Amino acid sequence: MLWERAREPHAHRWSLPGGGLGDLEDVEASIRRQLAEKVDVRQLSHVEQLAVFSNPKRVPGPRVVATAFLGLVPSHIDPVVPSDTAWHPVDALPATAFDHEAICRRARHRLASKLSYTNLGFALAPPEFTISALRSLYSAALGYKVSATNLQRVLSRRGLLEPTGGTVQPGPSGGRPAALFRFVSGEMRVTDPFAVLRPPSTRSLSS
Amino acid sequence: MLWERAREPHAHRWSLPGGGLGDLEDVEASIRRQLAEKVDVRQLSHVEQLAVFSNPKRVPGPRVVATAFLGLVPSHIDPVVPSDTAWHPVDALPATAFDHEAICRRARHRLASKLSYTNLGFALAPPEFTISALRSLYSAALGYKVSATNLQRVLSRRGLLEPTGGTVQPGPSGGRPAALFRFVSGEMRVTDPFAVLRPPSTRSLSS
DNA sequence: CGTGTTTTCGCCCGGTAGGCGAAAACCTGG
DNA sequence: CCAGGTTTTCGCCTACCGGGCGAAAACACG
Repeated sequence: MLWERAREPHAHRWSLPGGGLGDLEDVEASIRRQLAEKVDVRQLSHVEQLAVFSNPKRVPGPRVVATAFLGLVPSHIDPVVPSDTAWHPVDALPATAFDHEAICRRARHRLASKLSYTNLGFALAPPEFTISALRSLYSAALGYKVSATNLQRVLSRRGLLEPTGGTVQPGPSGGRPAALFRFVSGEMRVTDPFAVLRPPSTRSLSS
Repeated sequence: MLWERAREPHAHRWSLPGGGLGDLEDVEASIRRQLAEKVDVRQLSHVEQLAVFSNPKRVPGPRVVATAFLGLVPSHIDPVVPSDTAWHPVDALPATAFDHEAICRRARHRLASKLSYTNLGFALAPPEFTISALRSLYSAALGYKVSATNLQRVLSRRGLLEPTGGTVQPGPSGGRPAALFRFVSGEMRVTDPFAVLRPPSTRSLSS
């Protein structure tokens, strides 16, 4: 989500929401406040630090050090944003201000990585969803097609997904009704131990 | 590596090296300068951002925002450090100043994670080493014993390790002479794709 | 009721971590 | 010079996981 700058520098270029750090808040409280005040986004399902961008010439004039964040909003939430603000696909960004394109790329990469070895999908998906809907979310976030078969199996085997029991009526073209699923946990946790050598007793849990 | 604070606040407690950001440098250049100037550590094999610590009350007095780094020095390098500075095992830290213990814990966790899914071991090991020496490094960094057998196999299969051809004379208690190995690459790269669903064509390389 | 469509399930394959024990290569003492 | 002890290295086996593929399930439509 970017907003179009009205003033110089970099007028008419698109910029990430953000702002100065208040005296009584830490950086995470600050970015939550900025998003709430400036673009009325409050329903963040996940917020995490990305990196500090501190090149002395990243913005004209006096030095500005930025702490960049990755913030996610579930797909069923569509916040009303101001008129100078709009959502853009990360694969087709408009002309951005400052180093904000690099920040977006970093965020995209972080998201893709964490989707793979954590349960972060919960932060993108609605409370209930079909596997094909989840497949669309994952494909969009990762940038390549994923197999619905494997998505179902891998996430289930890791204990992240559970069926709600409900189903969804098929569309006008027919087809078997899709089962509804939910994420077991609403907090991020690492699922793939990806450890060279695990602590002796630890075993990864199967479904 | 910590230095003992001489002055208030938190006199006689142990503190991470660091300092203010100069007008013409970014945060990484700054931490490299601080380490070189203050404790004469210049041979850093790896440096990466950890996180921003910005709690308004993390230090007494005016607000200080810190960008914490993880910096590694190979085991065969033993920089001479000032008299008020000393190395401490992360498992047995002395009384630390401010939030520096939390920073150390974060760094330890980051190191353990990256040792598992990247080739970051190259940043801890000397140019040549035996498997048992590498095992000691990994065990110390991870905090638990690892099997020399699997360490050899896993790192070799991932294409990270290669034999130099040389061997080391066994100690006075005998034993087969240990073969020497080196890391193939001296730059950090992710080895475990740990992707839920890989891009259709990508395959991980075997040895 | 048959055909087409979409989803779901089962089977099989290859690759990887990991355990375990045997073999290799050396030292020391008799 | 040989026997026993020590350390390292290698090979075999198992379990598990990602992944491909095709069959089966469940529905809409004519």
